[in-house]
Amino acid sequence: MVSIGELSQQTGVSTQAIRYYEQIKLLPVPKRAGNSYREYDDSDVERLQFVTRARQLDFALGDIAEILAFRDQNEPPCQYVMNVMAQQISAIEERIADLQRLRDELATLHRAGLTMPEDIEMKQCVCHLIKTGLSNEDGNDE
Amino acid sequence: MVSIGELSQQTGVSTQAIRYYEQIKLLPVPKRAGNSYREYDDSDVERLQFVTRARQLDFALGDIAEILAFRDQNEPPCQYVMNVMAQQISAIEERIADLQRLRDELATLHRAGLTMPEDIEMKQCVCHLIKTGLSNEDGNDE
DNA sequence: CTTGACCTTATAGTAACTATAAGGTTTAGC
DNA sequence: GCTAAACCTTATAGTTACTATAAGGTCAAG
Repeated sequence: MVSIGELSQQTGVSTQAIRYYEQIKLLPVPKRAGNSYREYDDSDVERLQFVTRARQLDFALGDIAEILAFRDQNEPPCQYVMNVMAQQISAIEERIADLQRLRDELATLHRAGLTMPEDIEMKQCVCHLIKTGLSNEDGNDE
Repeated sequence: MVSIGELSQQTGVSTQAIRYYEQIKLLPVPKRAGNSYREYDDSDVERLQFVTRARQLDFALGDIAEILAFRDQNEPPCQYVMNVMAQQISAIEERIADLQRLRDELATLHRAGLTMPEDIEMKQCVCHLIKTGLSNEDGNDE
C-alpha cells in the first residue's frame, strides 16, 4: 500500500494530476487509511503507468478512459485501440503538414525582415508583412 | 460605421471573439450608438485584420497585444516582431520534431498490431504494446 | 403587433491540468 | 510537551482562446 506521494514518485505524475484523474473517473476511488489518506496498490500503479504511457503517445484522456473501460470488462480493447491509433497518426500527420507550412511562411517573412533597410517606415516594416504576407493580393485558404 | 455583426463578416472573426478581444484590451473600447450597440470604423477593421493575420501565424494573443501596443505609440515594433518570429520558428520546429517522433512510434506500434494473431490474449494485445513500447527495456528521453 | 434578426450582458464550458488557500496528520528533534 | 517540516485533505481559481448558453433589449418588415 502506497500513499499518493509515493504513487506520484513511482509514476512521475503529480499528486494533483492523480486526484484529477480520480475525479474524472480515469482512476478508481481508492481505499482510505484511518487518517483519510488515499492508499494505492500495485494494480493502481500499473493502471497509472498505462495512462502515462498512453499520454506520451498523445492519446486524449477520454480515449484512455474508453480503453480502460474495455479492459475493466476483460474485453480486449485492441480493435478500438487500433482505430484510435490510426486516427492519431493521420491527425498528427496533418498537424505536421500545417506546422511545416506555417514555419515556411514565418521563415519567409523573417528573411524579408532581415533585408529591410535600417531606417524603417511603418509601410515597409515587418508589421506590414504580417498584414499582407509577401504581396499575395489574393486570400487563399478557408 | 459598422456594427459588430458587419465587422464579424468583414473579418471572419465571430462576434463573441470580438467582444473577447475587447475584454482583454486587444481592441479598444468602441463607441456606442444610441441603442448601445457597438460601432466600429475602418481603423478597427484594419486592427482586427492585423490580429487575425497574426493569429494565422500562430502568434499568441499576448504577443499580438504587445506588438499593437508598440504600434499604438507609433514605435515600429519590428525588432520585437522579429524576435517573436524567431522564437516562433524554433518552437514550431521543435514541435514538428516531437510530432514526427511520436508519429513514428505510433506507426511502429500500429504495424505491430496488424501482424498480431487473431485469437488475442491480453498479454500480446496492442494494449500491452502501449504499456511497454516495443520491448525497449530502457527509458530514453527526459 | 408580432416575428425574426440583430444587439446587450453575464456566466459556464472546453482540455488537462497547475496553483493556491486553508486546514488536518505525522514524525523528528529539542 | 511543543514546534516545525513534510506530508495529507478539500475546494476553488487560473491557464488559452475562445464557444455556447441564458435572459433580455432593439429594430425592420409584414
